[in-house]
Amino acid sequence: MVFQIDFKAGKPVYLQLVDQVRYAAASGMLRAGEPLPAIRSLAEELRVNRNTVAKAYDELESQGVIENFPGKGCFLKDNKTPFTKQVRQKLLIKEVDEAVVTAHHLQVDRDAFLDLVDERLDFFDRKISASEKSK
Amino acid sequence: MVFQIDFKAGKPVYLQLVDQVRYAAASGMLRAGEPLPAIRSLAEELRVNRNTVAKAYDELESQGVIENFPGKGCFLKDNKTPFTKQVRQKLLIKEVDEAVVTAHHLQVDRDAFLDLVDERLDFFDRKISASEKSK
DNA sequence: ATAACTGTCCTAGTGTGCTAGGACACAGAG
DNA sequence: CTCTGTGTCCTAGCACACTAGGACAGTTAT
Repeated sequence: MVFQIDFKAGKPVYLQLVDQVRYAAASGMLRAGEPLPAIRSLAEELRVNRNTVAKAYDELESQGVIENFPGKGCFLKDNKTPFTKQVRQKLLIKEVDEAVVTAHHLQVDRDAFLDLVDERLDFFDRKISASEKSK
Repeated sequence: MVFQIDFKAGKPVYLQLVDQVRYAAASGMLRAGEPLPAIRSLAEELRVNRNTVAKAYDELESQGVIENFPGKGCFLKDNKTPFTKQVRQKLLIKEVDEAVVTAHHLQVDRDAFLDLVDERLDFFDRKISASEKSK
């Protein structure tokens, strides 16, 4: 489990962590039930205050991605979505629309966009398969 | 041209404006060469300081979406992308990946995700067609 | 019981992003 | 030229997000 923080990125450190954990979970590097690095050790490794990591983990818990147990540790949740199908659709539409609007401004046509989406889905599928193999 | 600001949203006002202009441009409500509302009049309409609107327009110009002329006004650009194909791909991948990762955490499978993308592309296409007709 | 872990709460400093008002510079109509 | 419109620069205040250190509470093994 190796995370990389860019202190010159402008983006808050704790949000960089949130993205990377989400990414790791979606690409199979982290599996359901597995423990995340302890807050203090990860903070020391990244040269960051404990509370910065704690804030990231807190945000991830409120997103339903992980579960935190005082005294035990933080673990990736298996059942990741406490939302109804309708709410999930709405959340996804927001992000999909952003990508669609950006594609329009970048003058990427419909077919090229769909190809890219396919490619990225394949990319994540392959990553998951690779992780399964090395189990 | 009607914009809606949510002051309780937490998201900065000027970024809400940026999103809405991008959305309006991508859905055909704004066409290339058309003028945007004047900074002062839009600011008054939205009950916001002029500089807040100015900051939004400034951001949109640096994104290559509009062009601002001191003394004349702000206009939607026609040739919207000063980026190479490679850079455009990279920018798009970032947004597509975010949507893909979110879909994974929301337990939306590949087919449902592709259906949603198709649906949203259709949605924008229909909006553009409707705008063309009312020309 | 003690020690060494775990995550959490409280408080505070510090920077900076956001918003705001005044003054300036350019364009066009009268 | 003048007047009114346009966008822009400068400065400042103000809030809040981000980060940070100390103290606390739960867990587990020795």
